[in-house]
Amino acid sequence: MATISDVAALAGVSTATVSRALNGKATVDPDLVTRVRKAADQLGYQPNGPARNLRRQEAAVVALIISDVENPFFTAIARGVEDVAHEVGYSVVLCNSDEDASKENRYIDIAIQERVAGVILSPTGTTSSVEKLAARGTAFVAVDRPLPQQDSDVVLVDTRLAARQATEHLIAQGYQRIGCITGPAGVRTADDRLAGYRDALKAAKRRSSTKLVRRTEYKAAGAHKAAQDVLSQEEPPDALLVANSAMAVGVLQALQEKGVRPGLDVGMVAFDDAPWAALVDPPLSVVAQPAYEIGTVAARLLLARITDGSRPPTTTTLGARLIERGSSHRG
Amino acid sequence: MATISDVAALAGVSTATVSRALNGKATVDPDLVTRVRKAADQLGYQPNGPARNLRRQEAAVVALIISDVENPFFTAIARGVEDVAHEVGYSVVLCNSDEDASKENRYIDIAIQERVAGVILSPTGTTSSVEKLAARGTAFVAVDRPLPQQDSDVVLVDTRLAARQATEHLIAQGYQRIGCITGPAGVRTADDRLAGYRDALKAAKRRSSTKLVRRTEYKAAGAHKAAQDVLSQEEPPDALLVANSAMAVGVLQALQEKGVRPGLDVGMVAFDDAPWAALVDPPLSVVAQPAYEIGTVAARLLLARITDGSRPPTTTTLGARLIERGSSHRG
DNA sequence: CGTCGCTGGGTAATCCTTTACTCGACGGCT
DNA sequence: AGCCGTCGAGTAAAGGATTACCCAGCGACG
Repeated sequence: MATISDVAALAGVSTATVSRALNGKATVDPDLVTRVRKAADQLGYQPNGPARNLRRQEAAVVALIISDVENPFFTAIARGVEDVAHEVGYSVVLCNSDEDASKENRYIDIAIQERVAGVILSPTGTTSSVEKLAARGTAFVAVDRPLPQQDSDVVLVDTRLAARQATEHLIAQGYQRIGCITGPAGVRTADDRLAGYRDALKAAKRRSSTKLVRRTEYKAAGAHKAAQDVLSQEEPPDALLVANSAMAVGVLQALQEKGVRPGLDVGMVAFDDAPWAALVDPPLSVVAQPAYEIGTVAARLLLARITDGSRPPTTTTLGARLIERGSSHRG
Repeated sequence: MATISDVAALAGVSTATVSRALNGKATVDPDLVTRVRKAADQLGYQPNGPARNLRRQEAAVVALIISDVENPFFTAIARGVEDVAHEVGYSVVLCNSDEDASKENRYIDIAIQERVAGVILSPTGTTSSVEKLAARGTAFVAVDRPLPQQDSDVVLVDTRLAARQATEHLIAQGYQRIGCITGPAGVRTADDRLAGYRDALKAAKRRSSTKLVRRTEYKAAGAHKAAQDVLSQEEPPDALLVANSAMAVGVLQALQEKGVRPGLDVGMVAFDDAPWAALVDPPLSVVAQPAYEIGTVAARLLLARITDGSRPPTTTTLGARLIERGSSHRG
């Protein structure tokens, strides 16, 4: 594979000049630049990334560590990050932590080893792995969930408020026994959604019962079981707040199997405005989170931090929007 | 940041020994290994990836270049690739080409520059960028779509046959004017699905009319317009074959807006068994593609090619499965 | 007892770029 | 005319890990 010295030899200049020419430094004679360009093309020269990164002590790459590639919420974030990063010449690599602290940890190690310029991640909760980034001085920003103690840039959604509003909406629609199916304890967004749900019940002077709450993995299968379980009790809920769209799939499936009609028999609001939400019957009421915007904001914060590591940490909280559709309207 | 010589100094050995110890070479005294390990821990030593890759001339990374992170079909592939790659210590980085040849090209350049061990990609069609990989001797395998001339490992789905079977199913159900909404011309899967559709019509001695066919981006928006358009003709189709799940969303939306009931008024089969397919009313008949398996097979082929670059190229064709649900049954 | 072979570990070359430093040449100013 | 400043380009060091090569020491065997 051609190296910079091959190019230098062919163009009849020194490697330093080749480097300067190809990197667009101003101090090179235009004639030489074209000569170097031509030589590089002719040889099919591709700079050696590792060598460059070794010398530069940093790669023009940002790592995005998300907890589930199959979750549209996170892929929308990814798109936001990409769009911003590409504008300024950074590449984005996606890593899938699967909500697993050890995988997250592994990816963080890799990010450090490869000397990426920055990391954006949705932390699984264990603070330890993130501390490494802080210790190395690698720029990072957390999305979707705050970090326990680390003070760094964070981009959040006011999910507690959104959950509260969604629950209040269900109350206003006349549902009496409202249940909640949310993610695992310890996952901040899951906790917050539950808290918002309870806020609403309390404000409405309703007693909240643990019998109406189920916690499970943020996946369809878990939610399916949870819904079956919560609905087959003595006094089942007549409405459900569901914490993400994958779970909504499981819940709707369970309702279908039980022959219970969403909206009429059981009201429902789910988080995340999946593309299919309006297509089910009745259309699903949802809490739409600004996922793409989370990505763009996070990327901009990261870039700012890369250029100035001493910026004071900021917390950005974006709002979510309740979209009322048929599944939360009686009759 | 601690380097290997810091570790060597602290452990009282040479850098060579540290390297050997940390990389698990057999020729190191166990005592020294533990001493080195302890020193490395104490310093929080993380090997410098670029330096290592520079020396090794290769990074233990495989790049996965897909055309749409937001398409569940591709994310399922990603998961398959990851699961296999991780088993043998490779990391996977995801790149989003957006069905755009120039982005694909850019990511391929990056992959070459960073000296990744191999590349898995769903080619956008232009062969040129892939030739670079071949020229460099970087291992790669194509998924979902074959490469025009390059002979390399390929993992495909027999999508033409699947489209034919889906269409035959619609014919058998008594639909008379069957239409097809597929992806852009030139995208192999889109062409194949159309070809399979025509195969079925021809076998049934039906005349196929271009009036019933629409081609557009593989996205909801395009399909939405296409469906509106095809349905508002003089003689609209009474059934549709739709080429992927994002498009299905757009089509269902259009049907809804027109007040046309899927199944009863217009039969429908779509590619990709999205999690929500069974939840719409009526449940959507689909062609389920073995996406996860595509990923695992591709990853295994890639690993084989990384270890032995001279293997003869193979083509693996996986079958798809028609899942009949309500949307393709009259009455 | 001497020598050979083997093993474990150190020395130093190597991977390829970037860039600080240096040097020569040229133009302008006194 | 001589000197200085500037600009462009070359030389060589640095970045950190891996590994080919070499050497010391020890056991075994003749």
